[in-house]
Amino acid sequence: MVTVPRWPEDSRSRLVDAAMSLFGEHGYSGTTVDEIAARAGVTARTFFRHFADKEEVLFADDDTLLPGLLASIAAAPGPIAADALMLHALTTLAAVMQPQRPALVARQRIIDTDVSLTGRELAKQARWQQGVTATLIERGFDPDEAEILSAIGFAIFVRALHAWLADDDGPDLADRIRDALPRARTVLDAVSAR
Amino acid sequence: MVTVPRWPEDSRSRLVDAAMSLFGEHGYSGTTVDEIAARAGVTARTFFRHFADKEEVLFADDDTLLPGLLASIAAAPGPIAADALMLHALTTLAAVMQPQRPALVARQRIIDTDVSLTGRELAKQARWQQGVTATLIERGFDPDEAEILSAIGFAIFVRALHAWLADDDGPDLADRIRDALPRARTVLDAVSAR
DNA sequence: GCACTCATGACAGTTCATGACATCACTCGT
DNA sequence: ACGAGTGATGTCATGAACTGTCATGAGTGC
Repeated sequence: MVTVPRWPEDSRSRLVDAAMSLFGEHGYSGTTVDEIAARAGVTARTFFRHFADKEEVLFADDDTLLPGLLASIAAAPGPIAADALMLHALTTLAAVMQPQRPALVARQRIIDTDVSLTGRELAKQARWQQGVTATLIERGFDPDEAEILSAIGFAIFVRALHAWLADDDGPDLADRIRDALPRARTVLDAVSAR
Repeated sequence: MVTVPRWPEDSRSRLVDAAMSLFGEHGYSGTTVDEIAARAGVTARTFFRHFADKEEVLFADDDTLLPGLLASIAAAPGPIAADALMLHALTTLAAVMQPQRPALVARQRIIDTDVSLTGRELAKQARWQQGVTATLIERGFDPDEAEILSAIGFAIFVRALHAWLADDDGPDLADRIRDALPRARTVLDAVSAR
């Protein structure tokens, strides 16, 4: 019956699954690419054809979310206040991430164990932030203001994201973001008032 | 004769100098640790005794600045508004960095060529931000507010830092930070006003 | 069918990183 | 003085992360 591996059979997703489970069992640095490839039934060379490096297997899926985020900013209707636009974009993103929570929790737990993974995550966030800034500018916002706004928006989003992933029971991600914005506004009012 | 390399002669700083010049000549990834060690007159094994990895040679000095930053926050006199405290701390840090501009420009140029270096820089910034947040909390600020404040402070600082490094002629770093704070406040007022 | 593409395997080679052990100059207590 | 540390370094060996190149074999289109 030789279950002839007739066709690629989606090596890529098998590699992701193998990597996630092995990272969970032996930790990120305790897992070799050879082991991941072996569990996925391919060779290490094939791993590097799908992912530029060992870290990328944890981040490759992220890039599928960015276009949607930018589109939700670009497509938001008519003239709109900056903070309303940001809230709209971030809660839309949150809605996409919500059902993936279990996978995201596992992923975050791995990332938090390794400094270089943390750096990679932050670099990716920085690229997202640049994309958001550019899209805001395209919508006519002042460049400097767009940069500051997206910086604050991401600071709030990341805070809410980490809290959401850490609390097993608690509000949805979108609700956390909705709650965080007025709270941040209160803080900023205090600063502005001097 | 035999100019006996009598003694260590500060291998570490020679390694840093060798690394910086080689990175400038052949780029970061185009330079091997063996080459750096050879130019510094030591072996690669010695390189790794001074620096945990190849990247660290670019970041090791950073850690000498953090204690001063935290001290300037902890030691600022009496009751003080959050934004004034942040301005005080960041301009103090800026004064320390100002004379090192040429070296920092070269370093930044190298970091910007490599994603993993960018990530490492951001991870280091994140650690600094956590330290600032903790120090603000120790001074009695509300934890959530401290986190948001340091996030905004770092966003402003990093913006100013990159602009300062990019403009060969222009205001000092401290002046840029002083100018940026009211500008950010204006933006935030606009958001808060909705 | 026949050429073509594309994912993969196979295999060698480079670089980074680290552990084990030896060496050599200098310091310090006696 | 002198012998036991101490610390920075070198040498050797090894593992793991990549990288280049060529071969193969299944599907695809004409």
